[in-house]
Amino acid sequence: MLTETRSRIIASAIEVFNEDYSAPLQKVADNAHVTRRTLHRHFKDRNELVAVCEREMEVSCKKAMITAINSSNEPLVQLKNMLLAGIDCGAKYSFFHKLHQREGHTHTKKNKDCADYDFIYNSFTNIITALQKSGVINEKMTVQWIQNLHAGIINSTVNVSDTGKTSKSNIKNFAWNSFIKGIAP
Amino acid sequence: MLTETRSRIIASAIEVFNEDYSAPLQKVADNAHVTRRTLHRHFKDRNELVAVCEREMEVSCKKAMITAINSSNEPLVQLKNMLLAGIDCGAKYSFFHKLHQREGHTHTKKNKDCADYDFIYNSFTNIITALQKSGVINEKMTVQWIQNLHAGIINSTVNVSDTGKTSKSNIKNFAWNSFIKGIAP
DNA sequence: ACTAAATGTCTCAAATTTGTGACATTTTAA
DNA sequence: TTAAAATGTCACAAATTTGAGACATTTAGT
Repeated sequence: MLTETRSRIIASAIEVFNEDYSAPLQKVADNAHVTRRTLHRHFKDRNELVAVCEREMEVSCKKAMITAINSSNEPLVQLKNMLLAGIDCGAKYSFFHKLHQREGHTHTKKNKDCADYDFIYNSFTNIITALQKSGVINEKMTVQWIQNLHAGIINSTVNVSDTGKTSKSNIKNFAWNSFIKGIAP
Repeated sequence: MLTETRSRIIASAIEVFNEDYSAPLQKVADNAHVTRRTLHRHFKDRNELVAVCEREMEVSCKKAMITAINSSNEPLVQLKNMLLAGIDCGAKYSFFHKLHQREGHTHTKKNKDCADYDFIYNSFTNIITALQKSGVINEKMTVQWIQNLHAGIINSTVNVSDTGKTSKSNIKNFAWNSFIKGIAP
């Protein structure tokens, strides 16, 4: 079966489930411009689709974030690239973040996905701490708040993009500006 | 029937529907610590519950926002109070904002709710424009971005509050700091 | 143009969600 | 304490969603 259709369905499902986790599959199918029958040919059932979406998010967000972390030794550059990577991932990143924050989601180190998420989170924490020490970031703000702001700003860019009234590169500029100035001392 | 139960169900529904619009009513009932049977005694059907939630959001968010707007003639004070009011409304405000942004939601001036939302939005725009002219806010940023950032930061506070690791007043400080510095020139 | 792969259409049974009746239990207020 | 109000429990039909079979139509590659 066509990989293109498959990935279109996955992208559609991530978009839809991101803001309506229990949405009927018809909605996902419509959004992907396929019939529900085609959707079911690609994915055995709802659970499989959800699982594949989660995998896709894990893999691609993780990859983007780790690339960003490895892009430099400069914490400020790393932080900026993590934000831009999140924006590029779009709804995928919003969902990814939500998923690991959800209550009921038991974070275990045995779960490889959680371990990877923790690695990213810890890297983020180290970057923030380093920048706080060097006086680039407000020391009074908690890492928790900064991480939520980070995810919140990425989410805002997803919403602005949906309306399509502002260009992608403008959005990225605004986002980075608002973020870094928003956490400055 | 007890008003207390009724409003608990409404609050629960707003919370649940905010992040999962198609969630089964069982989930709402559980969240409100009542049986589904009780939920149905208070609300004829799903549509009625959703409608009541929307009304509740409209009324209470609108009230809070208009109070904030009228709290001062100083644009900066107005802006701050609008943010704090949004934070106090919590999930209610997130949902309220989403609702009026949704594609498919036809914004007509005939619909009183939309007219009121437009009034709030226009006031927000005027405040931003005034602050841009007086050099308090970055003139390059679009009102659309600033409005999304505003909603995004409010949403971040909802997520942080859920974890309960940071105090409410700290959250408000962080939020206002991040917001106003994030849009500074 | 032809063939195979992919998707669409229509249909239907199974599973889930929804809404309600009947009656038991708990809560509230006099 | 007692009667009424509110909620819980169980059971059940209606509505919706889900998943899959059978066959028609479209699309892609040769």
